[in-house]
Amino acid sequence: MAIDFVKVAVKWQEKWKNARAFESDPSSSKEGYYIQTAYPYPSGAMHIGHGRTYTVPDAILRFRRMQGFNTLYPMGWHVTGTPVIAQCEKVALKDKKTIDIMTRVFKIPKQDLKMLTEPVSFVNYFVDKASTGYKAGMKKLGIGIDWRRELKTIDPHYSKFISWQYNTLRKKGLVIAGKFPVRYCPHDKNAVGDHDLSEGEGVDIVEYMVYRFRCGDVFLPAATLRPETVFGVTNMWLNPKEDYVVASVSGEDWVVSRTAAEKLKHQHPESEVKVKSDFDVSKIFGKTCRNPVTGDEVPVLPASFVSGEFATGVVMSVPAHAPLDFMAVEDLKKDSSLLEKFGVDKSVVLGIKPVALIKVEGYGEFPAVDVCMRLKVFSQDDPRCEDATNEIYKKEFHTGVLNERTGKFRDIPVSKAKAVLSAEFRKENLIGSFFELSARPVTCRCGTEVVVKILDNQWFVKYSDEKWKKEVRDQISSMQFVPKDFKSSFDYTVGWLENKPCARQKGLGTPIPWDPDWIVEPLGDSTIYMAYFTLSHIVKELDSGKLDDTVFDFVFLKKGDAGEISKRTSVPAEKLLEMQESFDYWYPLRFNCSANELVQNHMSYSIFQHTAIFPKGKRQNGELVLGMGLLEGKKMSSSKGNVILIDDIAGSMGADMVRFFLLNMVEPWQDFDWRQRAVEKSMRGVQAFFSEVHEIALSVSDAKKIAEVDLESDDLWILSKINRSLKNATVAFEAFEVRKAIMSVFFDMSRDFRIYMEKSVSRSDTETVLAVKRYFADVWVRAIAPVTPHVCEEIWSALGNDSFVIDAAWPECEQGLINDAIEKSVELVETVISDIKNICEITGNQNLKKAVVFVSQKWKWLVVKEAMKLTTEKFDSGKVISEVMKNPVVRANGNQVPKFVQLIAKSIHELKETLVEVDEFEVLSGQADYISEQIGCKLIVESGENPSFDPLGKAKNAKPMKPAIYLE
RNA sequence: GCGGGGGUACCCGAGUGGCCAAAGGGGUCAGGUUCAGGGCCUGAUAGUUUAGCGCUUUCGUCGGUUCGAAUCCGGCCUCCCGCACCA
Repeated sequence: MAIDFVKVAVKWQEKWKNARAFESDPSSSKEGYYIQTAYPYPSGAMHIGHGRTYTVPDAILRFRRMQGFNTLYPMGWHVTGTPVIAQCEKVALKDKKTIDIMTRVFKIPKQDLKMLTEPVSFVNYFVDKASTGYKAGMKKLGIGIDWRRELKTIDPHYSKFISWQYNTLRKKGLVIAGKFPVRYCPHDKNAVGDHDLSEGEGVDIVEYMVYRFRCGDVFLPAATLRPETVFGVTNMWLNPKEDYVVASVSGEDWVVSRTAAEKLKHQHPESEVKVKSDFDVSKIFGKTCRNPVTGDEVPVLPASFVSGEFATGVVMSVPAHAPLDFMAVEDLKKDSSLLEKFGVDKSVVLGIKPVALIKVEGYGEFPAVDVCMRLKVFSQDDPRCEDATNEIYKKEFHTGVLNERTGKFRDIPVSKAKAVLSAEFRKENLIGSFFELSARPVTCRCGTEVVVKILDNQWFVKYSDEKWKKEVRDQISSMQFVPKDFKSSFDYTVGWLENKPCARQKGLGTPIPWDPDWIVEPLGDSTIYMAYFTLSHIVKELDSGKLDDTVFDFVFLKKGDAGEISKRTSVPAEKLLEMQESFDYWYPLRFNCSANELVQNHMSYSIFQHTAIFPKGKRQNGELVLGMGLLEGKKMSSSKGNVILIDDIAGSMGADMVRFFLLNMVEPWQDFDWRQRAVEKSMRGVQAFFSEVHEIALSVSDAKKIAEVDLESDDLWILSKINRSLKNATVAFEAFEVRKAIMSVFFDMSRDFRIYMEKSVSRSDTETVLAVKRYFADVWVRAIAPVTPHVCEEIWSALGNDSFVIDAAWPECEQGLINDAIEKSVELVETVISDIKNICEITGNQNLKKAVVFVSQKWKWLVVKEAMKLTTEKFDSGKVISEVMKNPVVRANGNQVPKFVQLIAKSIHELKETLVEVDEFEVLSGQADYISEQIGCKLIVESGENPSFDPLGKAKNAKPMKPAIYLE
């Protein structure tokens, strides 16, 4: 009778629940094994992509549990953050697309939509109420979670924990205040990420350096990406066609473009930026301004290439190294009408000579001049000017060195100049910053153009701290990464990670304890929660108002005295101790699992913060990086409806089949592609085998043990095969190679078992075969139980067991039952059969009358064995021949030896690894009946030495493990 | 640009030094299952050749290491992913 996989799943989930099978507590007799998977952000329904994320650790934990570990798998809900808020707003506004996704894709009944207009209610709905939600989904997949420990990140207890976390970091100097440039929407009054944009995703913020050139009582703030060029300034450029204003910035009057003034308003939080007046640009041409670094007085001149849209609209001219500047000067020299218009004497321009500050291999003193000549650039409006600029900038950046003009900076490579100069000049307040978007337009979803804003008093986690980074690197080097290539990704992330803002002003979450206007942002409150899970079920019974930092200091860091803390907080001392012990028992975390896209943030922050807060040995030992999911070759996407919900698929296929295919498609860290048709096609076969084993289980529950019966060679063979597969599976599971483990247990073992069943059909009711079947069912059901636990419980109980299979011992490989000779013998028999069948087919011989096989001559075996012994690296045929000839048996066939040695030369290395000596004559004779049956005629086995019947002289072709064949 | 991972037959994909002309699936073709269709089953799916063999060509590309390379090394072409305030 076929098994109903859906019913079986429900049945056993209920039984586990009643038995509290997954409630894990510290134990003195068992070692703890704790894995955590990134808790989900429940903003919608759970689909198979999420399903895989939680099924992989579940299977690993079930395996470890059977190995005798005390396993822990807790789960929580990461609900802090803004996406839910955005969703609620959209539902409230009855946004068509959102409503469509909610009702059609997530299958939310229309009358429930009103619960989705408020963030907390929204979250609760998808966690607890929706049948398509996460909790329901995890339960339907049979994920073994200790639900007592469930939490939401807005729980008051959890908030106390986060407060403790940030207070602790701050005490260590790892949370600091500072300024930070962000992309910002002036309309929404909020920082915007890529997902908030309607165009301009991926556009960076670039920092221009600003030098303030004094000109009378105003300043000309020249913006540049190359601060070193301040040493080569010959004049200043403004564009007479642009609109300039006088703006008050930090107590100074700056002449900037009108656009720039607007941008500056967002960039100087310390003082208000105000436009004081329009500025008549024509009056300034011909006047001079003072270079703040060199002290030179340089003239202000008009140029058409200057744009008010970029940076300040004020540009310093460096004709030696900037083609545009050089051409603009040349343009003025050629045509002085513009100068005349502004009453500037031509001699001012004629007096401008380029000033060099960089030496570059392959160019003359003035690289910009060289390249303009070579590329035949004729004016600042010439498009080739851009090519010239690109060439010079690249060349100078990579190979240029500052010259003596730069004084103490000489010999510094240009590539390092920016960092060195800006650090130096900043100290002397000679230089400032102007932030600009690297490309445009960048538009918010609301339609407003995005600007750069400096956030003041922003709180940062100081990931740039070198001492901290060093500790993290040490920590990483002690950790295990699956797959192991990801270690380099983590190392790399540690390298580039800089200070990370950890607070924001909008959204759900925990307030920064010392600055409650700010809320800990969502990447900041999900880094060490794994530690909290070890005691969340205990702490949630306490009054959250009583929890303070000393409680957590005691619990996690063993600081303070339980009695004293208890007295002050009225948290019972035994609870404090229980929590401390619990953390102590479960930590370090064995593995933290998450998707590969989170390596460079969540997972890295988690390592950083564990390292900062917890002592060595109480952090995490490993990271498992999971791959992403595709559906029918395309990215899964709720908004496109390209998802399969766990609710649906578990209901139609049953939990075990979903689990089986999620785990079997690819290894955990690889991206998987769910193809429904392929799954359905192969599912039948998979289900059939489970049903078959179930039948067997029912029929063999009182069979004898294999030790109590006489075993024939076929029996020994299958026992050997079973144990070999088991060995492979154990190794694979330990390495997180779940797919490999399934291949070994399910495919290899079941294929071998089917062969065995076929071969033993004539004696299928003997007590020996029944004992073997029982042995197989007993081992197999336990070995596949981590993958398909529900159906395995069914089979396990059919075998007459009263306890759960999830609590059964992992079937260890019985090394003594692995038998190379037996396996080789069977291989030999199968080779002979398939060879004979092959020949018949090719020759069209439908009616085989006689089959004779000639096993290899003894001397050939001797030669092969000797050759294997002599060959360590290189095959030396001469040496082999002379050596084997010493043996009289071989010498008797001396004339054939050289040819044979040549023949085996090719395959000696492969033979070496696989050859096990078997008595071919005996094996084939013993199996002659079986072979005869398979090929449909009588089989005669002859020795290769002196065959009694060999009309075509085939016997001499026999090789070890490859008998010669004669057919009639 | 920086960093990570890839490119395997008609397609998807396994495969990390020799049992590899290369698993598995899909597709296609042929045959069967005696109404059609579906489903299911069997076989074929680089070429040539053959009494199981063998040979030739093939794993992005060009070279290298090796007795031996899809697998190791180097260059090149090319695709995907991440690069921060976003969960």
